[in-house]
Amino acid sequence: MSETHELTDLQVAVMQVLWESPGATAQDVRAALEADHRRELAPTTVATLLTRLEKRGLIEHETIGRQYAYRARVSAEDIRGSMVRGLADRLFGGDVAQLVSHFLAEHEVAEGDLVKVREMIAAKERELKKKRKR
Amino acid sequence: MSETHELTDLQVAVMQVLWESPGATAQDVRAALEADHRRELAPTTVATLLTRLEKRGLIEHETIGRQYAYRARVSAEDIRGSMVRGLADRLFGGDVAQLVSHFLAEHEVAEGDLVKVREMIAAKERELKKKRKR
DNA sequence: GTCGTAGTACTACAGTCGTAGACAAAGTGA
DNA sequence: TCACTTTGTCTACGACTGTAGTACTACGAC
Repeated sequence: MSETHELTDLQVAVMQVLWESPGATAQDVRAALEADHRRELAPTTVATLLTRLEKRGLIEHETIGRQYAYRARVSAEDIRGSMVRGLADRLFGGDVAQLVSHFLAEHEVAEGDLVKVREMIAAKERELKKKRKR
Repeated sequence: MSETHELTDLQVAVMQVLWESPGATAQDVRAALEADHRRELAPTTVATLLTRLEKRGLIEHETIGRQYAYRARVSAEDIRGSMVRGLADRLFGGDVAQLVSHFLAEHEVAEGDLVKVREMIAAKERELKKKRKR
């Protein structure tokens, strides 16, 4: 399942809108993009984007009156998954740990984030241990 | 420094060759690509790629005899940094913790990876603490 | 029932990418 | 010296992206 989806900036932004508000119309998407990204696009531009995403099978629409209500056909997790994996492949030969490490090394990471991350790891380790015992 | 560099798959592959062997010629790059990625490109194709990367200021060349010896002008760290950051921004609004969490959730993570990541975090925390004391 | 308006489809255009052929320059061997 | 080979430059082309204008259509207000 889930071939590799590579999306551009703008495409992800559009998908994000649809994940947050399924059934959004072109208008809604346009408004959301403007609000979230200060990106003012002509209505026709947004329509084009949606049409193209639909052609690729990433979203679908349902006709409501004379408007189209769009919704994502692919989950955020799927997209994120394949994009993170893609980047890891390209940059680190598929080693996601290295990607994370890189990220930690490069950025000024807040302490709070570190704590959160550490907790997640602890949880995951417990989970793994449990699985192994079984 | 370091505006955002977004490179495609193939472009990264080319850069990778140059990071590993600075001073590589178009031929060398071509051979390396074929070896590493089983990607057989016409010599002219590789030349085009190199020229375009040079035009973008990512690499430079020096004429040796009648060949060009290319080398990267931007470090692997720089490129990786800006690409990882770009992806994190796009997908997770720049939230590190979420990126890591995603990574933990999506992939069957080997225990070794967890340990590695945990160590990195510990190191990072020590570093932060030290910085704060100063 | 006609007309304006909202909303979609079609068309377009410049930019970039992967791909590569055709052509030019410049050594190399005979 | 001259043909041959190597290597780079120019040009091209189809695909996809961001961007948007124009054309068509179907409701809603009179």
